[in-house]
Amino acid sequence: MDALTINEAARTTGWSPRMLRYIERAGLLELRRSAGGYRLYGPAQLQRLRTLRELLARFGFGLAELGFARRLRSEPQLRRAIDDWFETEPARPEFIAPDDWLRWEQEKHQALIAAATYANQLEAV
Amino acid sequence: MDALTINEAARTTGWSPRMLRYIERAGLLELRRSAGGYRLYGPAQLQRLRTLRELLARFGFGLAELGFARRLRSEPQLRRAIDDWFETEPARPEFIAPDDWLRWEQEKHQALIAAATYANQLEAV
DNA sequence: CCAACCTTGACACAGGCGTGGTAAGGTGTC
DNA sequence: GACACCTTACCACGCCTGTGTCAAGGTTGG
Repeated sequence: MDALTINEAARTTGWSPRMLRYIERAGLLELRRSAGGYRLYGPAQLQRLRTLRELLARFGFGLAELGFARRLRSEPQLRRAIDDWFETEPARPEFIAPDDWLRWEQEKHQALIAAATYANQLEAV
Repeated sequence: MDALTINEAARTTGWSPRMLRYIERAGLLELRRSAGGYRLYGPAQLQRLRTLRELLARFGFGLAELGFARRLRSEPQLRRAIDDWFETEPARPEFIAPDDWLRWEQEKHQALIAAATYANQLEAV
């Protein structure tokens, strides 16, 4: 067997077995399973778990926030809506002055590009 | 008086007075105060509150997430660290058994389709 | 000056997050 | 076939979020 089971992984990453299951359930790590259903941790997963640990500790946020960050990367609409909100101007379609209209179009285009880039990223795997 | 007090603002934005105080405390809205300390809501604030309402309803997240999005915008280190983490995300198990490999390819393909669908949606706006 | 409105602070409570534990049952290996 | 290890499914508990309500006291405007 070339991979670790959950307790071994726990020992080498510093997470508890309980948390390893939790992290998987939160959708932040995909794992191989043995024929009988055992979780199998390979080097890449272990590294990712260690990095995750450092990330959360260093910046003081949680798994939920990381999940939201992932949404931001994968949902251009969401990202744009939030960006708009933070920019004090209410760049909403109905109220756009002629000058701003161009900016609006540009942004829409960037969202398109973002989606395409995402597709490329996946393709490059 | 050129601005609304909290109950008036509540009526025109759909938030409860309680939540208006909460939103301010969460650091998501800055307000002028009267000499005696009353919160004063101007047109910009009211607009911002309405947009906020729509934002949360449409995408189904909370004020905490919005606060985190702000952190992402204002802390480049944080953003970079998270981007790095996600970019190593071909976190699919690298010891893929031949059978699973197909499954993985299928899933990847579905992700691609999802991204493309997104782009079309945007284009249709 | 007075009624209506505002302020902060506190108690309350449901639901989610991050953790731990335990129980009942299946898996892996020697 | 034993025995250690794994699985899922629950109970628990403290903390944070989002929301309401109430109390004690200050502000506003007619």
